[in-house]
This record gives sequence, structure tokens and C-alpha cells, in this order.
Amino acid sequence: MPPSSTVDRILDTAEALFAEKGFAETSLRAITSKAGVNLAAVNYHFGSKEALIQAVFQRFLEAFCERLDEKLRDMADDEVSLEALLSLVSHTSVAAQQGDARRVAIFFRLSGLGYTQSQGHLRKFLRERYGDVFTRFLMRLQQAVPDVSPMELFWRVHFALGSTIFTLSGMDSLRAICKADFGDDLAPGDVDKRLIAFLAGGIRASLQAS
Amino acid sequence: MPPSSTVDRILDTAEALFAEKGFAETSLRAITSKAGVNLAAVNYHFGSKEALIQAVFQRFLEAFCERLDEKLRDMADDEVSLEALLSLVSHTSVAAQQGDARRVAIFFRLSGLGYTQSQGHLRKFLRERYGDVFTRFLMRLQQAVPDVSPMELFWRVHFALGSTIFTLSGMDSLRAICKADFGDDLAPGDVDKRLIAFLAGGIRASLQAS
DNA sequence: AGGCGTTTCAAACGTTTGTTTGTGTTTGCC
DNA sequence: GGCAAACACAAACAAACGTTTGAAACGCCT
Repeated sequence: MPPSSTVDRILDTAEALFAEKGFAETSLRAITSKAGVNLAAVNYHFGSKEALIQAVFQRFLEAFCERLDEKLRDMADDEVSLEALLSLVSHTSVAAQQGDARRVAIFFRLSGLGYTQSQGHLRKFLRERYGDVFTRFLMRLQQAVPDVSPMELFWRVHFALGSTIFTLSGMDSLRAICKADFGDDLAPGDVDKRLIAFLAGGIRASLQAS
Repeated sequence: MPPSSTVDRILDTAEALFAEKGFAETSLRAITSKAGVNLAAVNYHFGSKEALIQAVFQRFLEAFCERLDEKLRDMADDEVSLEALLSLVSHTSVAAQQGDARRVAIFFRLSGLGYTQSQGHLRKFLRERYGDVFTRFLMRLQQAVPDVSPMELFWRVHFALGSTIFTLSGMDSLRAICKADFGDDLAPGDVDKRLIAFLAGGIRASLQAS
């Protein structure tokens, strides 16, 4: 099967299973048997399970961060609206996964797991590797909403991050519920639009004195 | 040690360890040894690890849902603002944990884990048990923002849920980062206020035609 | 063809997991 | 005081885990 090597088959299967069940709940035997490769292949090609997890993230985030950074540079010093910046993240996610909505969902699901699960090695790995792209994006956001103080923005960005990861993690289930309850079969793009409106409203909200 | 029985010691220790590391990553041996009870005690009193997880959630949510439902009934048909409803959830969480901020953080952290981890038994358990309280709260929300269509509200509530769970899951780390970066040592209550303002802004946001 | 580095494979390794067993120990009730 | 029922305990259980091993198969180069 030349179109997919052993390494790729492991990565493809691992990212799907990790997204579905979590890291600790996914065994190497489950990955290798579903991928049709030998059990020892993971340790041979990646060294350990921990390294495999990092490799999965790296393949995801490399493409995403590269594209995002490029777009941010292209904008130079232009004034960019808050909505445009949020849409940029959305579009970059989709583009980085070559338009495959299923993979986009996996991408955010894994991001959420990476944020909540794992007691250290992953967070550290992600921070060291992609922290500065995040910082550059944050500065752009600050330009778009100068009325919001830096500290306020810090919190609101994390609020927004929570919404995004949480929503897109379970997007499939939520769309199914939506269809069942309201008879409305939304496309993933429709959800994005709604989410962006929500986030923009929240980030711009006035903080009442109290 | 009469003030805390074996069952309570197991529940206390389990909820703390689950919140810290996740369900799969926490072994029964870790729980029982830290709790100072025999390994077999878990299976004797709860039946299985899965049942222990459910028992931990039940102890948390019973108190919370009972209080929340009571407050909702007290409001009868009064007009209640969106902010007041969101604050109600916040205050009820704190009250249900007897004001212990550490336990409130654990509560939300566990909620997040329950939502993302576990492939079914927990979500089903939670839905069957506490689904109607959630529905009643949703109806109140709809009264507070009649301009938002039911389907739109459905999505925005889940966006808000994501923010809340995600934020309060990692509140401690975020407060530490905030202090390091801005020199501002926020109390948990301050975070709540900011979060509520963000959520209200998002839920009320206008959905631009596009 | 032959030798060599790379990759695959079945099998086994030592741990750790959740659970069960059998035997004490305590407890409350008549 | 004695007798069940409820509980605690050390020990062992089978299963699953990540990892390692050594030999077989492959692709390539001269």
C-alpha cells in the first residue's frame, strides 16, 4: 500500500482514536491493530506513546500556525476588525485540514484534550513551540479592540478559547441535537458564523461597574 | 476517625484526584492509599470504578441542582435579567460547595471532564438525571432574551457553557498567569464577574445577516 | 550475487490495572 | 453473651498496558 506509509497510517489512526476517546483511553494496541501495522511499529518509529501524541499535535499545528502566521504578516499594519480576525482563525483551521470538516472537528477536539488532559508534557511542548504565534495574534486582537484593557482582553480571549474548543469538540453531537430539536440541519460553516458573532459580542461587551 | 467515614473519605479523595488528573489516569490504588483505606473498599462500597465516578458526580450535582431548582421556583413568574440568571448559576455553585472556592473549581473541572471524557456512560447518566433542571433553566433564559430565537439561544447557551467550564476548569492556572503578566491578583469572584459580562455580551450579540 | 541498513514481525518482558477471594475484626440487636 | 450482618484487610487474580527483543523480510547499492 504505497500511498500511505506505516508512519502516516499510525498518525492518521492515532489522531482519530485520540480525538474519539482521549489519550489514556487509547492503547497502542488499538491504534496499531486498526491501522494494520505491527504493535512494535509505534515504538520503532516514534520512540514512545508520549512522543506519538506530540507527533500528532505537531502535524496538526505546524500547518495551522504556519498559515496563520503568514496571513498575519500579509495584513501588515492594516486595520482589521475583530470579526475578521476571528474568521481568520476559522478559515485557517479549515484550510489547514484541506477543507475536511471531519478533520477540523478532530483538530479542535484534540486541542481541547491537550489543554485539559495531560499533566504537563503536552502543555509545555505546545507553549514552547507555538506560544509566539499566539502572542502575535493576541497583539492583533488588541489593535482591533483598543477600548478593552489588556488584562480584560486576556480573560476574554480565554473565555472565547473555551467556547471555541468546547463547541467544536462536540460539534457533531450538537448539530445532531439541533436537527432533532429544531429540524434545522446546519452546516459546519453556519455554526462558525454563529460562534463568531457570539465571541465578538462577548469580547466587546462592556464591563459594568459593580 | 468518626468525622469521616470510609465512604466519604473515598469520595473526597476521588473527586480531588479525578479533577487533578482525569478519570483514566487516576487508579483505585492512588485513591485508596491517599484516602487511607483498603484497596478493596471501593469495590465493596461502590461496586466498581465506574460506579465510583458516577457517585462523585451525584454528590456534586445533587446539591447544585436542588438549590438551583429551588431558586428558579422562588422566582415564579418574575422578570429576571440575563445577568441575574447567569449570576444565579455562579452563586449556586459556590453555595452548593459551602463557599469553598477550591471545591467550586473541582466541580467545574469535573463537569468539563464529564462532558469531554468518558464515551457514554457518564453523559447518559447526567442527562437522564439532571436534564430537566437544565431545560427549566433554559426556558428562563429564553424569557430573559426574547429577541434571540430558540435555536440561536440553543447554540449560544452551549457556547457559554464551553466558556464557563473551560475557564473554571483551569481557573487556578489562569489566575496565576494573570498575576504574573499583569501583576493583578484577582479573586475568583472577580473572574466570575468578568465571565458573566462576557457571556451576557455574547448571548445578546446581534447576528449580522451575511 | 552478496552484503548492509532499514523496516516488519511474533513473542515475550515486567508493570500496573480493576476486581475477587478468604479470613479476620468490628458492630448492633435479641 | 452470643450471633449475624456489615465491614476491613492482605493477598492473589486475570487481563491489559507500554516496551523490548531477536530473528525474518525487504530494498538498495556496488
